[in-house]
Amino acid sequence: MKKVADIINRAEQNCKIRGSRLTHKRKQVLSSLIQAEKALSAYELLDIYKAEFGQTIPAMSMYRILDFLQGEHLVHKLNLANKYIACAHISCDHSHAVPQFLICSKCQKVEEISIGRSTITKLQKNVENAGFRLVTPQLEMNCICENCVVNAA
Amino acid sequence: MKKVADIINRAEQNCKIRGSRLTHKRKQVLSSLIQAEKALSAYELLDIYKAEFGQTIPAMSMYRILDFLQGEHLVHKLNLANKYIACAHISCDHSHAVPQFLICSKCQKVEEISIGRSTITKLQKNVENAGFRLVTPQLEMNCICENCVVNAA
DNA sequence: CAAAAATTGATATGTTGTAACATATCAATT
DNA sequence: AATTGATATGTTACAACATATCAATTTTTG
Repeated sequence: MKKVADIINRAEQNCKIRGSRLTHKRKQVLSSLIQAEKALSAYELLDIYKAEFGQTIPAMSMYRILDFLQGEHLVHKLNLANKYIACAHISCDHSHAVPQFLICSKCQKVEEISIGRSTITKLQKNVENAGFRLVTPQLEMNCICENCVVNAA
Repeated sequence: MKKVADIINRAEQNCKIRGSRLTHKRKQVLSSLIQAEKALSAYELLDIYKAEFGQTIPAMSMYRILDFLQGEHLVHKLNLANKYIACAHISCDHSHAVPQFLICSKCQKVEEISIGRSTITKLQKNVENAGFRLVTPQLEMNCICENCVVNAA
């Protein structure tokens, strides 16, 4: 587990190379998301921002910051949950397979997994047979995590 | 293609057996969804209800009706699109595989497909290895339909 | 019929997200 | 230092989706 500051620094370098800027506010939001270690809504992030950095920023800004971070592949948006989560591979060098997300319906815990190439290929074939094309094979699946299964019983 | 009235009648019988009631308003909404042959948001359904039946009902009622219809497996909710669609197998007798939905990001067209058992099983294995359990293996996938691919070019 | 349960209505509010436009900040020259 | 141009952020207003709460009505059942 790397230190957050290290991850941020590295992300900043990568942004610079791509000609974009990881500004102060963008760093702060990214840092919050990394430390949270779970998915958060834009409005939760606004609350956290205020609590952590003592400043209120407009909702619009948060959405723009999140859009930027997505564009830089530092953050994923979970469309099923309307939440945002730091990329699990944010501090790796190598490129990655398209991520798949498991979202616990009870506690909102999110796990980012990879699914075998062959399974994805099969899925894509099914989709193409129906006359569609996948935009991105990022799947989001409604799940129950082990913890909640146990506690529910 | 069966007549809508027949489908509704049959659905009403099935509800009765299960001890629930397919009331007048519920029938009307279900009928609208069947005839639309596409996914509609709760608020679109409110507009349609007013236009078709000349009565304004509160948003709350529409959501309750949609919850009910989902519970009876007559309607699916598409969480990615915040829309509702009549079950494609609403007038069949036999039980069905869990449906998978392809949603065109451009034109919102929705297709309900089935995916091979083995692919789903693989997916489930992946999920279980990560310590999660699928609530329902209903996948919703962001796609582009053939039509929109052609028109975009 | 009367009590209990289910359904529906009415009002208010919460949550997520975008549009349109104004202002601030930064970095590279002049 | 001043100008300029690009990028980032702020402000206001609003649209779309959804739920909380409580009252009124209808349906079912003892």
